[in-house]
Amino acid sequence: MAESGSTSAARPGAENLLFLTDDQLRRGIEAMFFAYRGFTADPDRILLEKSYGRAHHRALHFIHRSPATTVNNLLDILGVTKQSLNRVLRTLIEDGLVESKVGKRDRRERHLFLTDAGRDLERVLSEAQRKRMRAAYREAGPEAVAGFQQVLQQIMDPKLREHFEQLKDGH
Amino acid sequence: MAESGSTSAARPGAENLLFLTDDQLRRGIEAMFFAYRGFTADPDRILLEKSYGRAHHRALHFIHRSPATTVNNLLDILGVTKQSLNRVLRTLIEDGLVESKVGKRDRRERHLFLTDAGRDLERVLSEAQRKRMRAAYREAGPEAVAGFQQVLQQIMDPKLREHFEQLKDGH
DNA sequence: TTGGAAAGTCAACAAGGCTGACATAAACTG
DNA sequence: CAGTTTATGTCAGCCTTGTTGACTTTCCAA
Repeated sequence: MAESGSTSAARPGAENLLFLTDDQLRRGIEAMFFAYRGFTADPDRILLEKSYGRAHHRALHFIHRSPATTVNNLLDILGVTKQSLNRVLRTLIEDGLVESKVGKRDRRERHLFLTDAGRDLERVLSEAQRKRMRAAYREAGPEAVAGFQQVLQQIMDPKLREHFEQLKDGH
Repeated sequence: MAESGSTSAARPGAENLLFLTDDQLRRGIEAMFFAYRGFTADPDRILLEKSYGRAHHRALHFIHRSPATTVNNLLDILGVTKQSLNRVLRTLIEDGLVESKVGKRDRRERHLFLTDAGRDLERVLSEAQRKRMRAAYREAGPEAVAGFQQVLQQIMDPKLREHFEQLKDGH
């Protein structure tokens, strides 16, 4: 009777709803704010040296994840305008980090790839970011990490959650 | 024997280190990226209507949390330059959302407060953000939420973690 | 009384968002 | 085949929010 068919482990019975107080929610909000700063801090430092920004990092990351992705697909994932993305892609292509190839089936499309140099930079950036995440995961332990992932997925917009799910398993 | 005195539940024995693979870390990184977009989406929409930005939201939030905070303290928490913060504070003061009072003990300091109008806007913004977090928490359940908080705390820079801890309990 | 901290201001600049308009090539459709 | 839609790129201009550097005012404390 108290069981309302929730998708996950949530049981909104009368027992234990203290984790839904405004105070708990505020802590979560502040934790997201402070943690995101840490999350981007290490790559940001490296990017600064190379005169790139966070936008370049995001492009490199998702091209690395989904080689041969199209510009439109990247626009969808990143949620910016094509003008914004184009500015970033242009510099990455000029600097020889990204390659753009005309589509075979549909020659209007451009498929994006990392060059060797692009892969090198992507590796440095993502390793810096992974290092912090690895330390955090190790400290918190596997069960905390599972909860971390669950909550983050629920915070996402449904449309972005789809992109996330697609990236989840291999590619 | 496998117990190495870690501060938390992590037991880096041979059993179960699969949560530390690069692939798991990548998923965490992408989850942070997508979730942060959702996290800011609702307040951003409201701010757009009022011609404010995220920087205004952050200032309102932390002045609300710590009434009578000084500009310097706020700079420390927000991690921006005083010129950047000053621009935001000036518009908030001009618009009658924030009040700045000269310090009594140290008259160089300015103590910041929300006006009634400031509190109103802060409430609208934070309630929009809490709504999404509440739904996410409810879906994920209390244990997931605990893990979520643990991992986020570990991702923070130590200095920011101190600020976070101070805000944790009342104020 | 003097040094330095706290705060504010001005100017200039950059990254990275945005809109709108327009161009081109390719693909699709009737 | 003509017309429309799609994918991409580009130009121009604007906004927010970050930055640095220089300078002033206030005023506490040694």
